[in-house]
Amino acid sequence: MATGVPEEARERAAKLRDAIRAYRAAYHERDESSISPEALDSLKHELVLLEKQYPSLVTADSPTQTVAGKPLPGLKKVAHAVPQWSLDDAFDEAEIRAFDERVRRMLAKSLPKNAQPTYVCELKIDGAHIILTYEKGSLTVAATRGDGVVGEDVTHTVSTIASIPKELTRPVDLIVEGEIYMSRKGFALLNKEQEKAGKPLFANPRNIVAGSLRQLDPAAAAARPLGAFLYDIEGFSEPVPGSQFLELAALRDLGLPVNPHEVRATTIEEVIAYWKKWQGRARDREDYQIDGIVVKVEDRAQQQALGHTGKGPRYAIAFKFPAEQVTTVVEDISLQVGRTGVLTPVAHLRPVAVAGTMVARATLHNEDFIKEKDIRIGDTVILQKAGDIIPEIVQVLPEFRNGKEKRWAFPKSSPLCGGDGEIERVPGTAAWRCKIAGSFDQQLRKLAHFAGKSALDIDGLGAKTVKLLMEHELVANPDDFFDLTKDELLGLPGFKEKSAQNLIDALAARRSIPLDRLLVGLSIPHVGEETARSIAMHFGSLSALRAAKPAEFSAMHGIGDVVADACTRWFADPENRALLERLAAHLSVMDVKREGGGGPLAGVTVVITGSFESFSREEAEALVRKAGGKPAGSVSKKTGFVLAGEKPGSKLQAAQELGIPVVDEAEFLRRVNP
DNA sequence: AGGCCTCGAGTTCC
DNA sequence: CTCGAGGCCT
Repeated sequence: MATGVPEEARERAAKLRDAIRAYRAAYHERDESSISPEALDSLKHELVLLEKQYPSLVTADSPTQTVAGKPLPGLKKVAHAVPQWSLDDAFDEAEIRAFDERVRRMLAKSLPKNAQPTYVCELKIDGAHIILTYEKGSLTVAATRGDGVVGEDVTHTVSTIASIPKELTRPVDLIVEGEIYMSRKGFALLNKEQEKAGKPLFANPRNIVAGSLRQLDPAAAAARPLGAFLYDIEGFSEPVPGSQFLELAALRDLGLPVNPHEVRATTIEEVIAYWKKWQGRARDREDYQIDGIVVKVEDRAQQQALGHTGKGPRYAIAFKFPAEQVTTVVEDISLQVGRTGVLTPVAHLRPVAVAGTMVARATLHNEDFIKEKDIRIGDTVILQKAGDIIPEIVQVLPEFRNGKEKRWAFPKSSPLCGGDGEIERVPGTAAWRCKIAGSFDQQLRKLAHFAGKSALDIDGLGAKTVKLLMEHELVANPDDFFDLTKDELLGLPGFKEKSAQNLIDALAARRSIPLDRLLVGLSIPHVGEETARSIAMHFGSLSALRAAKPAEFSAMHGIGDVVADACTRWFADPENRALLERLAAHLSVMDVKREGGGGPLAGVTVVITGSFESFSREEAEALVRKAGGKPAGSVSKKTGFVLAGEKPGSKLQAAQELGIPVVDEAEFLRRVNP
């Protein structure tokens, strides 16, 4: 038994080994998987790091030491002429630099005269691995990787793939390795058909590819839109080219499909630049999925000098793109209070990189969410970013539990609520909130909202600064911001001449404010940007609003009993009336014109997704409004058109499904300014 | 009453 | 961005 290894690490490594093995078996042997390949990668990565920290934990049968997969029954077995390796993975810049250093160190030792490596970077296509054998120029066998020694014969299905030639341009013997993929268009089409037929949707193209190849009926596979890229010669009746670059050229020359995007890199910085480039826009333009790049030492003599480990070559590595799904551990659960006093549970996570940023917290929404997913403190969970921004816990992996996990129950009271911390359920909802309003934390949220983007939008006045101001008792209510003096600010830690002046200037710049923005800032329940705008337009001025009778709210279009009641109560409260009076003394509230009508986009609803060259998303919304149109948050049958920029989100897909016209930046500007 | 559609609220990181 | 709930239309 290993010594000096904490019991916890040993136990965790064992759990990781078991789980990875089970997921791999499900995926490779039964074409099914309960977790995504990315989440599985994340578990593997954790095990690699653990084994690196405690080398004595490494076992011969660890998934880090073996190649995934075992041949299936039902298909003919093929013994590979050349054993199939699998590549090591790098997940970030530090790991790829470590690879480069290792290569340079080993080359300096073994090939001192030829020690400077150049690299060939290729795209790593997300599909199914394939090995093709040609004899005298004719395709004779196509095999899956299997366990690396024995694969399955899938010649009958691979022969139906149009881009794979049955005959090469020359009658040579060749064993070549590559990847079969399903085009993204083909995948979307296939899922559309599944949907029409009322069948469950496929999660990702990769699973279908593996399944299609293993179909016993070639016709079923032929119906699937599959493509292929080949990249590695394993056996050749002619001299094998002396470098990876020339090898790709030779494959093209033989009439095989080769991905066109390889480049040569002389430094690791160029490799990283290529990796970054393909993570961005370039990736979305190709009709196949790319999950990283493959980096190979170019020169064959250098490759041979570097050799292989038991698992794979030392001269090549897969440099994966930042995962959009990863696994991590819930270390704690705490509560947060919002500006309305609603209490939200938040998971504190072991920090982990998702889609390029480190994430340490994720919302758990409410009590029911935690119960439904059965999330416990100490649980291993799958995490992803919804819409590429907000982290969410997708799934708990209960097989990682060791009995020390703690169930979490909603507390009976919370110090965040101030006073005796009493809390209550909001009737008819899943939310809990503070019984008494106005605790320090709630007021902090309210004030931050007042200063925030959708309300007064005061530059440099975020939650952190608001907290500081409250702690020093300079600010308790929204109007107090406007009484701040430069001297007061200079007395605070972190404030210098320049920053103090900036805040004073930013406040001055917002003393003149449109009525609707002020309304948003007041935190009236159910009154957000849209409702504030229609209230502002209906009443026209602050004085008209302060004189409003209760019936006037409920008579407005778009305002029902609940919202009207909330407004009436707010404006009847003497404290709120006093606040309005003080604000009115500090601010010049701009009246808002009633509906103008007209404009080139009159009556058109526009949904915006992605980013643009010549304007921001907010500016686009303003342009729509100026043209008489209405910017909306989600696509529906009533949407006039969708304005899509670079990196569009799920709204673009929604538009395509509903047959809503999609418009680009140039066309949008033409429509706004005809 | 049921089924959209739209809006509000909370959300993370740099 | 997503979820849930309010409001309106049928």
